[in-house]
Amino acid sequence: MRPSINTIQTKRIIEALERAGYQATPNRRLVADLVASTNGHFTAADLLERGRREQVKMGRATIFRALDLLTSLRVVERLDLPSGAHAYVVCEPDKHHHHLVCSGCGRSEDVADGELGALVDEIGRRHGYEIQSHRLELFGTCPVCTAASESRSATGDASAEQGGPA
Amino acid sequence: MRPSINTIQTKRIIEALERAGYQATPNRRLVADLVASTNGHFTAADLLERGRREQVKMGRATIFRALDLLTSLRVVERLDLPSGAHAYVVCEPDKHHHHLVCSGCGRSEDVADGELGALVDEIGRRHGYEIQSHRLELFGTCPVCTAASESRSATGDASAEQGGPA
DNA sequence: ATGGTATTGATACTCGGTCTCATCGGTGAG
DNA sequence: CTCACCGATGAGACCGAGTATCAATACCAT
Repeated sequence: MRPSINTIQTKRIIEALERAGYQATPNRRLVADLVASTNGHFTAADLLERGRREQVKMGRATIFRALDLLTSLRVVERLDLPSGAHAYVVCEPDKHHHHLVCSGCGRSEDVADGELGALVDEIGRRHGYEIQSHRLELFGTCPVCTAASESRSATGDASAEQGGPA
Repeated sequence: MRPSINTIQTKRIIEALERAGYQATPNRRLVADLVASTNGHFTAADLLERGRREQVKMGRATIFRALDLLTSLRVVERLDLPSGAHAYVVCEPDKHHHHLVCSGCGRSEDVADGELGALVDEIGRRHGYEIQSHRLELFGTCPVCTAASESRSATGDASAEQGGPA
């Protein structure tokens, strides 16, 4: 009934939860688990469905609440796909960063801010704005998907890619 | 019944429409007008309401269709506010650019890509991704709002700002 | 005038997300 | 141990943005 894969990632999330003074309830543990075992972006609906598949049924609201919580702890972040759809991704809570998202499999990687900060400052200065926040989103094809699509186009195979959001 | 402020901006939009082979129908002209006379970001619902205020009532779907059209012509772009809400902004259709949005009044300015392109390439290279697209969104306070908020905090006045989305 | 295509409006629907509210459960005080 | 309390939960209503469907209409060319 309760999966608890308990990867390091899951633990990290649960600890973050407790550190912030929230109860690590079974539901939240499950969400942490699901979220941690996802290597790409996901939606609330994904989690809900995966939860049900694990024989646990949570209210929709609970998922959203958990996700809000994790978002506020910066353990997950919301991003806006090129299609305009929203999705969530797990990420490192500490340093300011951006996301590089594979449009093939949905995998997402944190990208350090790097020189972007300076660039942003420069833009703000040039326009006379006081910049409060910025967001950079990068979309492309990850190495695995690139390789897959190359070998596929060579062999005619049409499956594979990466594990994908799972 | 039909406002037709017909600024240069409005004309530009209508021409873009015709150039692309679409009819410049009254509805579309109105949308162009509304969009052009907005100096910040707006939503479909905003346009609808403003249209009605001008005594013209269009179907909701028509607005969305017009907006889709303008988006495909790159005359407007959709952006994602920090709140997660979607909004549209007018912009220059030609060069690749990003948006700098005032969180006070909603005004938005196009920002040239500048050195960002190189930075993006570098990130792609570093992660082994083939970058297909990127999006940078900057949020801050525009000079007018900054000034307004400064004088306000000095005088205790609480109105003003910029024209705001209108 | 006539047919065909583009446009439109109404309406139903989907989807992500929020709100409300009654219930449930763990924890701490007594 | 019991009780009260408060946080967490689920169900379901609700909401706003956007899409889909479909019939009615406007426009254009012939």
